[in-house]
Formats: sequence, structure tokens, C-alpha cells
Amino acid sequence: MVTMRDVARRADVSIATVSFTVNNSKTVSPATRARVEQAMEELGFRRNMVARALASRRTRVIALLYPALQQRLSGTAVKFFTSAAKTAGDLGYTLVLWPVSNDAEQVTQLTSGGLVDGVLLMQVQLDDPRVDRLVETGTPFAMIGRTRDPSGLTFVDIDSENTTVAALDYLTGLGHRRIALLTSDGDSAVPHFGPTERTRATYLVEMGRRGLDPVMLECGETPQAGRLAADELYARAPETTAVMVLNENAAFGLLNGLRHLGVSVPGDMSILSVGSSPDIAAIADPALTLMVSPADELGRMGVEALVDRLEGREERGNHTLVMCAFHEGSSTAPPRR
Amino acid sequence: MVTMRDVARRADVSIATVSFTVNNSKTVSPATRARVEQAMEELGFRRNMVARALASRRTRVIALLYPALQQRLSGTAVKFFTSAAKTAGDLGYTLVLWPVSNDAEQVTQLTSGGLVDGVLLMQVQLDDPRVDRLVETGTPFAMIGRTRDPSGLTFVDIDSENTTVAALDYLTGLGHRRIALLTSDGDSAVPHFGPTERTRATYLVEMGRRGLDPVMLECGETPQAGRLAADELYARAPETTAVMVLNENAAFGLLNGLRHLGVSVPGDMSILSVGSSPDIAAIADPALTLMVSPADELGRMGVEALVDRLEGREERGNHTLVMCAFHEGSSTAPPRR
DNA sequence: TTGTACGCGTTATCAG
DNA sequence: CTGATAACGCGTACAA
Repeated sequence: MVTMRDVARRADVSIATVSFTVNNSKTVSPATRARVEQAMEELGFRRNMVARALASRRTRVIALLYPALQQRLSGTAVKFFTSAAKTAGDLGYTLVLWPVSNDAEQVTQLTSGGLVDGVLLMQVQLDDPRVDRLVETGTPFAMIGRTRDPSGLTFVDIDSENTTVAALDYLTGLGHRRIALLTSDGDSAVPHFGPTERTRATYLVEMGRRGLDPVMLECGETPQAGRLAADELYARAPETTAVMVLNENAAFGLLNGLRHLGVSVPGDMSILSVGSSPDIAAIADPALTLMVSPADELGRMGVEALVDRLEGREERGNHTLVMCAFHEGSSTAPPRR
Repeated sequence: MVTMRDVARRADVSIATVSFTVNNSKTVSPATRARVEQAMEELGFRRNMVARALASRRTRVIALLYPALQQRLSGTAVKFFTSAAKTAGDLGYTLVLWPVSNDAEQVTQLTSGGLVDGVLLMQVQLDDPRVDRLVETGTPFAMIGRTRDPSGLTFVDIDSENTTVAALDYLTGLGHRRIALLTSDGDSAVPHFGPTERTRATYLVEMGRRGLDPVMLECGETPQAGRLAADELYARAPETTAVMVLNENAAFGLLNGLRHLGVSVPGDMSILSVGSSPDIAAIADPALTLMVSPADELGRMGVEALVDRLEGREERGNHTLVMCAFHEGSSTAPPRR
């Protein structure tokens, strides 16, 4: 291995000078810089990130913690990851997906080990054991999503309230009055998932405000469960003309279940899938109309907020909300007269 | 931060003794061990992984490189990741998903920086620039998939040949004689993807051996492309009664396209999807009959092979092939008379 | 069984 | 603008 010492000797300068030129941490005379760079070139020098980390007390690595790895990574999650990784790279960091459960002990071990400078938390629950632990150990972190009381913490999250309002505006704008809501149930990968609870609450309020009757269904996050939900919907509320779905996998099952019931989409029933991603919604037939999860923005802003904290540019408590964006598909239409 | 020195002082032993007890690297008298452990407990000592890595020249971190992150992570890839991570954990390593493109330079920077001990390569192309680079820099690595000439390299891969034979055996066993093959085209995320090319070659040989006429289609990895493939299939070979698909996303489009053509599945046409995962195939209606990618095994064996190399237990050149397993669905049936 | 002393490759401090 | 020199926290021969 070629060390800085080798380079220094070859360029006939001190180790410190080599460090300065490599890191641009101090001004170096052009002549000296040239000599050093030539020496590095000739020797094939590559700096040792571990030594660098030990000396500077930072690895420039950020860990993305995604607990729900037992299932497939949704298109949304991947988009998020990709965007976050790119942003991190632009800011001089490396972001890696670190597979830990939401066991607090594992999280502690990771962060206090010094291998990562900070942590980005995905799939945050309303009461998340990881968060308490991170606060305790003083690890810099930012959340995608938020706990029940996120004051003093840094997070970016989906603006479920306004997204729900927009979704209902869209459906009522088409003329629908019988609008049901299908979400995940308590057995989902992330129990007490903020967006689910906030969407349900907002849905109730908004339906009431519009003088409409709410119909709320919930089911597991599988196509099979979605299919059963179709049956349940027809048993409980056969008059329904539109369903707002916050459960990507179930949306497919719902669609198939309706077809088997002889219900045409969007002729007899409109379906609006909230929080999914276009590429996966395209699998459905007809292609689903969506409120697209702002994965790119969330990833970018999450990393930016975290790096701000890492570099001391910000006190704690940066909060940002982003709405889902409407994406036209073929699963919605005005209700039949 | 609590260092070993602090612990040593508190327990009134030397730093070395603390290290021995922590790592079980030398026998320590029970009395001393107790004192040290108590001191660690009281001080809340957590060892610094970076310093440990610098001194021991190993981080015990393995990077999983997955280049095709521009799109969604298939269920197969996630299963693979999960299984690999678990295996690594059992062996005393941490496996992280490191988002690098398949740019060779980035790979070099990562591995020569010393932050990871070894690399697991996914989505290996038949001619993969990353592989040459890793060989050059002497980085320990193992591949999931293989290059055109993998002699001397360590890999685990899908046994495409035997899987294809099994798939054709199954379909001919049902009575099908007109069997088409739909794969990805050259514009896919991973060009010159080994399984695709090997499956196509084997398909040709096997169809010939059975005295059947081959029909090969290829299309992009999207539902839309799969839909067009349905049209093409009916234009080119309307007599076809079964399709073997090696293109998960297109399989959905194919299914929908056929329905719109008035072709019932599996009544008029059987579909067998090779190399996908059950959870995602369940989205389809009818649920797809599969040859399931052995993601768990591949992940486990890949990590095991890599760790063997990392710990010098093995020379280079461990090769392992695993077949896809049959998984009953509702998209296949005997052909109509 | 325990302790000493040095090495790992870089960064930070402070003096020139 | 440049260069010694001391950390940084831990692993490990080697000595006791």
C-alpha cells in the first residue's frame, strides 16, 4: 500500500503538505502542488479512508435505515434511495443502505461504532424505539416521516393532510359523492404508520365537511387482501363509485377483485392510488391514476437536512412537508349516471 | 467518548487486557475479566470500529454492488439482499448496499479506500468492466452471475440451462408443442445479461431436440413493451399455446395484452414466468405460474464464498449453480384440443 | 496471565 | 506558505 509518507518522501515535502494538497485544506504553492501530484500519480497513491476517518473523526458515510426489508422495496423506496444517494454524493458523502431491523440495540451499535457519521431513518413509526435511542446516544439523524411528537427533531415527510384534500377534491370534482378509503391494517410492515393514520383522520374530517358519508376499509399489504377488500366493499357499501387507496399492493387486488365481480374500472368504479409510484402502477390494467409519492424530493431534502446538521450549519428542528403529485392514469372517470 | 484507555484505568489493568477480553483473543483470568466487564458496563464503553479497522486492517464490512438502481428493486433482488445480509451477520460481518454505478472508477475508489473488506457483485454482465478492475486492484470479491469466462473467479449463479430444460419439460408435459420464448431485449438495464443469453441458447437447442419450432420474442422491461409483445406474438405465431417469459415486468403486459386480444389465460394460452418472485407474481390476474429465482440460496452462498476468501480459507474459483424452483400458479394449463 | 510499546495512515496544532 | 510533531483509538508482537 502506498501511504502519504511514501508520497511525501518522493516529492521531498512533509507529510502535512501532502495532506494539504490532497484535501485543499490549506493553500499550497503551485510548484509544490505539482510535485506532490506527480508523486501521487507515479506511485498510484490512494488515500486510506479508514485512517482519514480515525484522524478526522468522521467517515463521510451516511446510513439509510430501512426496517421493512422483509418485503420487496417499493418503487417509491428505491427512488428515494437513489435520490438520497445522489444528493449525498454531491455533498461529499456516501450514502449506503444499512440493513438493520428496527431493534434499537443494533442501531446503537452501528452509530456509536463510528462507522457512520449520521443516520437517515425511513418508515418511521409514530412511536419509534429507534428514535429515542438515537436521541440518547446523540447521533445526528434525520427522519423521513415523523414520530407523534417530532418537535426538536429534523424530518421531511409527506403532507398527508393536503394530499388527502387534493385527492378528495379531484374525485368530487369528477362528480363522485360515495367515496371509500382503503388503507393498510395494523398488521402492516410498519404499524402505526403516520401517513396512514393522518390520511384516515383527514378523510373523516373532509368527508364530514362536505356532507358525505365516510366508508373506511383496511386490509393487509397483499394483492390477495385487496381482493377480499373488493368483496367487503360491495357487501358494506355497494353504492360506492370511487375508492381512494393508500395501500399499493392491495390496489392491484382490489382491481382484480372488482373485475371478477363484474365491476368495470373506471366505468362503474374509479380507483385513485395514493402514495405509489408510476412505474409500478403501470403494471395494473387499466393503469392506475395516482397521487405520486414525492420520493425524489424527500430523499434530497432528507440528506440535505442531515448534512446541515452534520456540518453544524443548523440547529435541530427542521421540518418540511411535501405533497404527492397528481399523475393521470386510466382508473378514474366521472361516475355513471 | 469512552475509550479503552478509560476502561483500562478504571479496571486497573492495561489497555491490552481490555482488548483481550473484548475480543476473546487471549485467555484472561475470570477475576480480571469481571473487573473489565464491570468497568465497561459502568462507563458505557463502545468500541470504536474505525480504530479497530485501522489497527486490524479490516472493517468487517462487505459491500453489495447493485448497478441497476435506476429502476425498482425487484422482489428477487430484495430477497437476495436480505438473505445475504443475514448470512453476513451470522459470519460476523455487516453487509451494506452500496449504490455505485457500474463505473469502474467508483468501484476502485470504494474498495481501495479500505472502508470495505470485500465486494459482492450483482447483475454481472457477460463483459463487465467492474470485474477487470477488481481483479487488477486485488480486491476480494464474489459474483452473483458470471462473466463470459469466469474461470479463476468465484461466483454463484442461476442454472439457466437446467431451469430452461425443466420449464420446457413442464410445458410439453402439459401437452404444449407450440411454445414461444419472451425475453428482455438489448436495451435492458443490464445488457448482455448472462441468464438471458443462456436461456435463449438452451431454448433453441431443446426445441430442436424435441422437434419443435422455436419462436423467440424480445422486448423492453416494461408492462407496455409486454403488451406490444402480445400483438407481435399473435401476428407472428398465432398457433402458439404457451409462452415462457424471462422478463418479469413484460409478463404483466403480456397478460393484459392477451386479455385485450380476447385470449384467455390459461384457457387459450399458458404463461410461465421464469426467474421472478412469488410475491410480485401474485399481483397478476390470474396469478402467474413461476420458476422462482433462488434468491435466498444465491445470497447465502455468495456471502459464504466471499467470506471464505476473505479469511483465506479458499483459493479462487468456487463455482456454484442453482436451479429455479417450480411454483404453481393459475396461468398454465393443458392446451385446448 | 498481564503489561509495554509500537504501528496503522491521516489530520490538527502550532511554530517557523 | 510550509513543516515538525502530537494526537486519534485500538490491535498485537514481545517481554515480563
